[in-house]
Amino acid sequence: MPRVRFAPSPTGYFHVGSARTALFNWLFARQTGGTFVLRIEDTDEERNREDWVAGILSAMTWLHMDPDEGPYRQSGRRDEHHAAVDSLWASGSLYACDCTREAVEARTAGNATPGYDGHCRTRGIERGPGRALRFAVPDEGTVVVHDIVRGDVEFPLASIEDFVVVKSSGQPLFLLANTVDDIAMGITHVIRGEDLLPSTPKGMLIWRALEGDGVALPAFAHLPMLVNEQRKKLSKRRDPVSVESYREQGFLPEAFLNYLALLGWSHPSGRELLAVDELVTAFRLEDVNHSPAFFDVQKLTHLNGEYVRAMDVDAFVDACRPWTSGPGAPWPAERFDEGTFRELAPLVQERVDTLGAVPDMVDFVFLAEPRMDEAAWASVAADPLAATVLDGALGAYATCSWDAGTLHQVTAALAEQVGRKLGKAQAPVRVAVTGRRVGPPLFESMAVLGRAATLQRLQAARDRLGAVAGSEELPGGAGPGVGEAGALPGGAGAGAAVDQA
RNA sequence: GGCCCCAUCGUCUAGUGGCCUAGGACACCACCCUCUCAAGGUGGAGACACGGGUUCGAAUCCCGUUGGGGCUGCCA
Repeated sequence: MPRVRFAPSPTGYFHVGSARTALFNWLFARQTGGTFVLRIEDTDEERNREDWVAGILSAMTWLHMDPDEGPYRQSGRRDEHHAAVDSLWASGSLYACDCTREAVEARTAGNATPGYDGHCRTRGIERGPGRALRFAVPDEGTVVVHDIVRGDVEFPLASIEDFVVVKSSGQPLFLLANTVDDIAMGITHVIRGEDLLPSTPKGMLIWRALEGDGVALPAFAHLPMLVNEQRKKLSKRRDPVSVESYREQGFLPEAFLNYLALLGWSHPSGRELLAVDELVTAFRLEDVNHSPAFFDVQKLTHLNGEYVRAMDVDAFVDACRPWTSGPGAPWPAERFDEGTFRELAPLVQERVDTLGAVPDMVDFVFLAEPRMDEAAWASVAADPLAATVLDGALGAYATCSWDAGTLHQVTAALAEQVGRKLGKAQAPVRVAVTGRRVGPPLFESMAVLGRAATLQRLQAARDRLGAVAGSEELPGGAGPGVGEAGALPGGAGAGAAVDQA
């Protein structure tokens, strides 16, 4: 049975590239009936923090990629690492080195092949405090990495320097710990990022030195990098790479996983909307692409929208809780009512791509006053028929029965009166009631909001409009010509006065 | 500089010598639908980096060039 491992180094957040690597390991394990091992590579003390490890675990759980074994801590396996070092020392694979960085640089300055020059290889100095241990790499020959994704990759040994395996402080380094642990854990397939390809021959050298030349090495599969728009490896500095941040924006784990699977791989059918079990069934390491893939948030967002729209209403309402009921909600908790939200939910679901966009769609219901978008208001203030429409709505809505269908009819009649198509006629009402130019269908929105609040908001908007339009409009009636003439010159000054009131 | 990897529309990709006047998806544009916005529908623009081979035939195979990337740490 295959045994794969995902071996992240704790760096304070869960990188999307790591998530993709984890996913491909996980898919391979699930499909082959193998074991998915999680190993935390924290040999460097500075990377050994509990909360960072907890972050990785939590992100993996969110993505439904729970490990079958682990997490193991590399830091907890020091004894094994030191034992391996002793064994390598005993077999003559290692030598001690007391060169300073400066000395090496001075000696190798003009060399064609940079890196350590093997100065201490034949000096025969003993291991001890202050001395690093280097691996004696043969000068001639070739190491060939059998890579499932790329085929055979050859590395001339002459291009590989005598790399350090144990620091002068006595601490074993990544390459050694990583290899020793892979051996100990019986790893059969090493699936990781392409950035590790150049160090693979070094690991193979250690593996053979430890286990013997005849031993079977694991199969390797180096996955293409995830890059940004500049085609550079995704970096914490300039790119949004934290899985947690996508979770907070309201991406769904299933959608995120689906998108990640499409980076460097595709389903034979050509379909892109794929359930996890379809991924597990169809995934093949052999089919993984060779070239880097751009992490396209727009496409992720679209795919997420597909998942959001496909949810049943109850699941959607549930999933929205962190944004509607949590401390992050833009309204006071006591004003929120899930039953009310549920009425609007199907309409909202169709209009958002991420859950984080939900509050803006419904905040007009749960806020005492709608959050007025000033650009939207400006368009109402500039509309010569706005006052007429608002007055008409105020009159008609006061007595009609209160349901979306009736509101629709009544408003359509009003539109006909003012000589406009419904789409344009309803604009002032929408802005007055919801504070925005866009949102869920207006009549359903008002039906949910209720008559009292709707009328109150219409009146407030009408009052504000009256102040903006100035007194000229009132004696002259609501004729379009007069309103248009009055609105522009009176606008700025009167508007400022209202703001202070 | 050295070693290694990569190269199809802006992006993710299909394509494994003839089915390709290169297919799909995201994004973009137009139109339709429509109470706004979405969603949906229809249509459009848009790519085999370049040069040599091999072959009856090349996006597909080989070589070179160019371009991009990774690694080059007593980090992982």
